[in-house]
Amino acid sequence: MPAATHPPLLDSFIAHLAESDQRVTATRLQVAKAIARRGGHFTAEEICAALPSVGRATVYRNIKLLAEMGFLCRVLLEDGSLHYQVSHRGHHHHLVCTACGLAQDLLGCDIQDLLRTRAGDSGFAVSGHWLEVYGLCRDCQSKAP
Amino acid sequence: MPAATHPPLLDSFIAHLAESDQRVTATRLQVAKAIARRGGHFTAEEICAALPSVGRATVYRNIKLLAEMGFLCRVLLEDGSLHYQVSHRGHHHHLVCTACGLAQDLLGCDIQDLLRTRAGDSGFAVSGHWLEVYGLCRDCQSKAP
DNA sequence: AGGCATAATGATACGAGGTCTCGATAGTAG
DNA sequence: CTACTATCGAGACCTCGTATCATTATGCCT
Repeated sequence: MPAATHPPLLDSFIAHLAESDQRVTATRLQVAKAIARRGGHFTAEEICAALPSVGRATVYRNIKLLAEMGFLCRVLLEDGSLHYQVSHRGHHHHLVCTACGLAQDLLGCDIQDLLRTRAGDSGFAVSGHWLEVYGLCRDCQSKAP
Repeated sequence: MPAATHPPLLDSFIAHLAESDQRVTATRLQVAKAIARRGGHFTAEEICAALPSVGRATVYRNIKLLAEMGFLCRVLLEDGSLHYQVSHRGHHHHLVCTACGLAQDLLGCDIQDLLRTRAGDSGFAVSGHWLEVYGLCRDCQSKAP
């Protein structure tokens, strides 16, 4: 069900680089391809391991760049470790399966309104929030009763 | 407004230790006191600095212990750094002020129900969630318009 | 095409935050 | 009081991420 590749990622990345006076380098494309090749979420270190010819600092720099451009979003796992995954642009949250690790997007969250009401009671002005949801995906539920 | 001390923390801690075959050591009490003395949230390093006579590893060990016992809860700041604070036992979230750093509790969250409904649509069984809310507290709003 | 200014790279040092090891110390049951 | 063993403290170590800086290569200009 998850798309195997993200060919649009490469194209959008190149277009976005050109628009913002950043160079389209071979290394950048390598990093982007390594990410696109991989389904689901990943850590920066995993990309480093997958691209031993690319410097660690460079991998981190480019992941940061991709995240700032909105092509990647950050996923906080239950153990506190930070992962990334190709992003559906726009605000969303993640349903993280604690068994298989799959992180599917939870779109159309109407939490902000709820929060504004609740927090408003104590005079707090909400400007943002971070939400991760943990549980079992459909497949893992049927596997492990 | 925030309680200046948490005397019950010490007593509960001692009781809980005795109940679970853990020793009541002078060092443990020092760490608990240093935490109780401090209002608001703090990092492990801050406690280390406040207790130079106690080993760093020991401070970390005991904070972890207190957190596992439910006496402390973890607060994730917007910059990704992890803080702790004395916990209102039970499920709650935090309203973290991005100006002054104050983290007040957001009790009575009915997010779990909302999430179950939303996530249920995709066959996902929610078991837990992590939510932090960022914004400005009442005081900081009046100071900085 | 050829040259140039400079953005990007990679090796490496550094730093924060946290865990592991292991000999020494000190609670606690008896 | 004594023995058993959980806990401690010092420091090595680990992970993740950033800063430095000499070197490379991109993109523009002609």
